[in-house]
Amino acid sequence: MPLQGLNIRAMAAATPRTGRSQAARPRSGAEIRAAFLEFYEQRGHKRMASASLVPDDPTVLLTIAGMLPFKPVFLGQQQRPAPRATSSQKCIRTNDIENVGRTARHHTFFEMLGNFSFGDYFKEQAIQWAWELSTEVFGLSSKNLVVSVFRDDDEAEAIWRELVGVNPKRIIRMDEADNFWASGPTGPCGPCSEIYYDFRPELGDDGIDLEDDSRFIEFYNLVFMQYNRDAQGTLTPLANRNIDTGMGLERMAQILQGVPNNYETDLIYPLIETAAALAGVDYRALDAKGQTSLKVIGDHARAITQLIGDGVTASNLGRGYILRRLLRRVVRHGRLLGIDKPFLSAMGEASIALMQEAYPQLVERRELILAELAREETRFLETLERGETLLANILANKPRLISGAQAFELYDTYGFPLELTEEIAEEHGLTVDTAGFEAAMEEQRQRAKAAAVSIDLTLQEAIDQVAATAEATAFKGYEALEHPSCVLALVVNGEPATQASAGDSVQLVLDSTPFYGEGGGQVGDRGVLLGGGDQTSVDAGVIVSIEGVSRNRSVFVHSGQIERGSVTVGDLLTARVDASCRRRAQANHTATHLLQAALKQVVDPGIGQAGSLVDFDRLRFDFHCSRAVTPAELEQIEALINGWISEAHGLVVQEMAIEAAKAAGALAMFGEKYADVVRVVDVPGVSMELCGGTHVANTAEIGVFKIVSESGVAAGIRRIEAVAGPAVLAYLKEREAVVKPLAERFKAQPGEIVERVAQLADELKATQKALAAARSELAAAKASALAAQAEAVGAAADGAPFQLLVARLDGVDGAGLQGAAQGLADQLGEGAAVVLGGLPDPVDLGKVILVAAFGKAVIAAGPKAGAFIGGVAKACGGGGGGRPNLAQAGGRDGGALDGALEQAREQLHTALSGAPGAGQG
RNA sequence: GGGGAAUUAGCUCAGCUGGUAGAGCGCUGCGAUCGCACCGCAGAGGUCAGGGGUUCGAGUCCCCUAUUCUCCA
Repeated sequence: MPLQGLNIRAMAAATPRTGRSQAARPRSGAEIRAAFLEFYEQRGHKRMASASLVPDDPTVLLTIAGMLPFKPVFLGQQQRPAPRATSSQKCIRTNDIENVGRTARHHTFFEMLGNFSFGDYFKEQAIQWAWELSTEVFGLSSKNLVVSVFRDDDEAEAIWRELVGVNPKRIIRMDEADNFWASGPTGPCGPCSEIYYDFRPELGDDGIDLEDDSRFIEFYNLVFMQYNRDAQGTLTPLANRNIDTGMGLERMAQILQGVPNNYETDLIYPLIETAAALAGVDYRALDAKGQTSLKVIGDHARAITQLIGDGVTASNLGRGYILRRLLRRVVRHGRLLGIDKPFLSAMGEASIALMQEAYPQLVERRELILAELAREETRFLETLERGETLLANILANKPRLISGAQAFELYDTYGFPLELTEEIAEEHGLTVDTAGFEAAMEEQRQRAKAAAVSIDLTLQEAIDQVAATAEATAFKGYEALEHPSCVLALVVNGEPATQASAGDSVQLVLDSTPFYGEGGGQVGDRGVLLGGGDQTSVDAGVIVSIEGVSRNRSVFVHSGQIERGSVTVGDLLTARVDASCRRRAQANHTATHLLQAALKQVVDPGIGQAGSLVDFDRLRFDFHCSRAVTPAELEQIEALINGWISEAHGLVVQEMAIEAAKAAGALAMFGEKYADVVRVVDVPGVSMELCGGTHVANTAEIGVFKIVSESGVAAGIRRIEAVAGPAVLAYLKEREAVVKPLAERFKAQPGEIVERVAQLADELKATQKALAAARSELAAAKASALAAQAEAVGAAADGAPFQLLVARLDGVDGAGLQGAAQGLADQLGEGAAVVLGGLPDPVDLGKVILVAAFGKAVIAAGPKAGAFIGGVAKACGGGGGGRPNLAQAGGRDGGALDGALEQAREQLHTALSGAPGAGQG
């Protein structure tokens, strides 16, 4: 049952701040979002859907700002989608994670409302609309608003003052740190202007301090991108000036709903209620610490649900690690609140329910999200349990305090949170050396940082630079395998260059290319570039072998080596793809499509792709499936695919609008981003997928398809590896190379090998056992015969004589000899001093084994087996040791054995006759 | 990308500074019982992840590989 107490609707309705005509004002999060987008849509902006939290840009882990999806547009690397755009973009930031729940408005997951101008309208228009939206649509009173402008931006100030009519005292100038935006050390940048909400306008207009976040909250940031900064730091005006703005949805919700912090808005509060109900607590009745925990859970629950929804899975690196950390924080705070059973699925369900209207794909991925949450939670509980055991071990030693090193080891190696260590230590009346912990943590940070610098960035950097400036490469490889191409840029050994000569390892950018660039799971083509004189034959003056082609943004990078001649930027070369490699890749790629279709047909229509690799000699297909595919199903799949192959379906490949493709039923990958016009690969009646890869013209070209293995790769994800086309032959050859020699070796038909090997293994095991038994029996027999040779020497403390036995016993291994010695010693009683030596191996006459077994009385009298046998072994060119009662040694000088044994006998004889106990009794 | 750990019986794990691989649970058989659960006794079950090295001798020390966990970036 949901908690009583806060009722958002009631609270918001009771809020008088925004004044007039409450009825029409947006209030709920959804209304605010809709109002913002509508406002700008009405003003000519193209409404853009929120991009994935996983960005295209490989240099950032997550979408951290509303403008990130438009960064390539601002940087001039991509065509603008429209002159103006508006979006509500989901974002994740974790740099201030410790503040979440403690302050009023720190989030990991948040939504950024934005309006963007790409070389279209600028400062004046942006400012006016921002003001109009804030006051007219959201109904904020100008008395409650304060704006900031950049220190030097007189233009902006003039607009605010004169065009908008803001009280000059409520226009505050700020420095670079707050009001100047740049995406990096170089590139487009410009001043900002922000709008703040003033919760206490009655304090007046004098001495306004916008840093005071108990009074002010910044809710709208306008960036005026008007300069380009070069490497020297010089600013030059941009020809096309841009506008980039952001309004925090949660912040506006807080203002309009009149709640004291973002967490109590309708965007998050229902999750707090869910968590409170699970913990059986009342949010309003809790102390600050408890409320913080609920806020953290509410905030993080949204973040982890959305992250998994965008295809992130928990792992120990990159964004997967961010997910894991967030998720574990939720569990920890849940425990702090007293939730002692798994509850993440419940939080996930509540998060999906809360956000499904704005993000319908959460519903599509519901099962996956819940499964991932449950899986990770279980894993974390295991981690905690292990950590608790380890900590209990530490505490069992009754230490005075838990050292920083111990706490750090628990954390670093076993993932056990410091807070929990502290908590448990406290229960035992101990403290934790947190300073030592921090020191160890800092050391670890420095180590990681130092290592990060040493990465060789140069190669990648050079290519990045080249790719950023080069025109998109025209791909001709669908139609042709050979094409004349002009060299646009060169990188030699990681350095940009204008020329490269024989022997150089190079990366080339061409204006157009028939080479497929690695992407969509398919490997890049191999082949050659020919130039100079006769460009049609391998006798060409210039030969560059291409070993791989990758894509950097829309530029294809050909990597290879110059075999002959030299290449200069501007050269016209003939690019020729290795047709045989390409054919193999094509066969594997089309086969991958057939495999997916077959899986859907045989196993589950709901199967979705989770990853794919198309290489020249194999293919790998990962897919979402909760159970293993049975051998019978695999056979069925193979048969189905080989049937489609023999039916010789002609492929139909065409480009069409994305909507048309989806309407036609083409399979698109979840979370994948597609352009407006997509390529559809259709095997009529069998499979239809959006795909940019290269394919056979007819399924018959594939020839044959064979599954090599089926395995699990992660919970809920299975992997099938297979081969198709010419690669099958290579696979068969490989197998034959194993089977043939085996068949010959075992003189068996290939079909009989398995049984034969199993039989041999059983026989071998039985033989080994029998041999070991026989050996120990033999050793025992030989040993008991030796018992009679024992020599009574001196007298022990109890008056009985010591029983000295030094003998040679060959052909017995170490364990046997030890067993024999122990047996003899037991037989001879507490006064037994048994030393056995022998050559275990009739072939290797150098190897010596020595064993000593001493009874209690002997040890009491002085001689210890370990030290004694070591001395004896020295005479045989070896060493040894062991416990006082039983020891083993070895040596390499078999010839010296008899002498050594004789010496040992004498030494023991002397030691035992003169033993302290000898005279007594 | 850089650290720290783990991998031993079907499962959960002990195994100290190198010296004959163990426990609990599970399994099999026997006993006890009218029968079951419980109990008692006995037994089977191991390439100590794989490969190299050091050593007379490696589960144990060193290096490499694989897989998994974990922290930092």
